[in-house]
Amino acid sequence: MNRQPVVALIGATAVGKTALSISIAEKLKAEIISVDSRQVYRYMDIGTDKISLSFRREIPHHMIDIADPDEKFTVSDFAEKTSQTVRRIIERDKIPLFVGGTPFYYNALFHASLNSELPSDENVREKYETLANSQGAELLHMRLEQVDPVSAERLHKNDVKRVTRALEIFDLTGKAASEIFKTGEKRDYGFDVLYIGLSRPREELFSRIAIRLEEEFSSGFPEEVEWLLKNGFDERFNPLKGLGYRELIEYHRGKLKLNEALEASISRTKAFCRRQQTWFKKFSPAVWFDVSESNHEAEILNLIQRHLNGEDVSQ
RNA sequence: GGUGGAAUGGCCGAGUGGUCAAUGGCAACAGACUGUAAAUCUGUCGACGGGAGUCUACCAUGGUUCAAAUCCAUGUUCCACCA
Repeated sequence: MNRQPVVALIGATAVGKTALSISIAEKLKAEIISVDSRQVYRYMDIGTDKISLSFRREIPHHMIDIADPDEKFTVSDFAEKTSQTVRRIIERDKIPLFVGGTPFYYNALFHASLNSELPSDENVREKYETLANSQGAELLHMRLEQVDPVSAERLHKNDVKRVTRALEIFDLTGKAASEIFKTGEKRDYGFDVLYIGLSRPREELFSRIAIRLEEEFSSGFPEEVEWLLKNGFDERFNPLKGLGYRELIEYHRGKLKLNEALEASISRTKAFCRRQQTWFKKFSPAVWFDVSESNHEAEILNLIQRHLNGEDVSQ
């Protein structure tokens, strides 16, 4: 099978992906695919650091503003929709440029990590989460041990979400999730990705995170969350549990002062930044550039061209 | 000047004779990740050592005791109240 070469610009939050992506996309005449689990939602603009509309008129951006915050939108949706979008871009003789910081989504898109057939059912899920709440996480884990000991072994008993999901899969299919993972068919979208990683010393990353959040907090982020709440988009919906959103909801509910919400948001974003880096370490092939001194644009453009021409550039 | 209270590991903070290298939280660091992923979860966290363990630690000094972060004395600093 002939794999389609594509390029993804990765890196931790606030490293400077967006700025560079615009410049590169202009020179390459590329269209940008946002790989960002929160930018897919409408009305969540400031807190997700979404690119401005004026830029979006210059360069087409995909996978932004495609769902409402109370809508279910999953990795699977992302991967399916993105792969179709990319096919269309390529048919138009344009170049897709992946840009974003959601490692899990890259994993689904480029590493054939998802199984083809995996059902899900809100009701079953809710049933188990309720059970965990009333009877404790341990009980849930013990149940899993009975139907799917391999998954139970792998999953920590406190990880209620994953234990729930494993039980959900068993209920819906009658088969152990671990078994399906092992033997089932994977979704391979046929891409041959080259990751271009942008990095900075962590200290610098952390201070950029703080600066960015301070700016967002003083330029409309609290009001954005107020608007969302007023329109019924609250913490019941997962997107609103995101960085800054969760904290600003607590601010609007009077549980946190504004500066406390800011501090908490900064802390949680730093933790997220570390998690992203843990994922990215395993992404390959990848070429990393420290962009704290220079943005390495010329080198990056060159690498991209070569990879798209089918050369092996992963050194 | 008087009276009362407090000083604990990077920070906050529990501990009031042995089971204490010291609960917990934060920060920091490492990690897991199959349709919620900016979600969810785990581990490490005084120093040296692979480990058994050894050493240094709860403001300072001295003391009581088989044994002190915990008791006593003195000193230092801080807080509160009264002058």
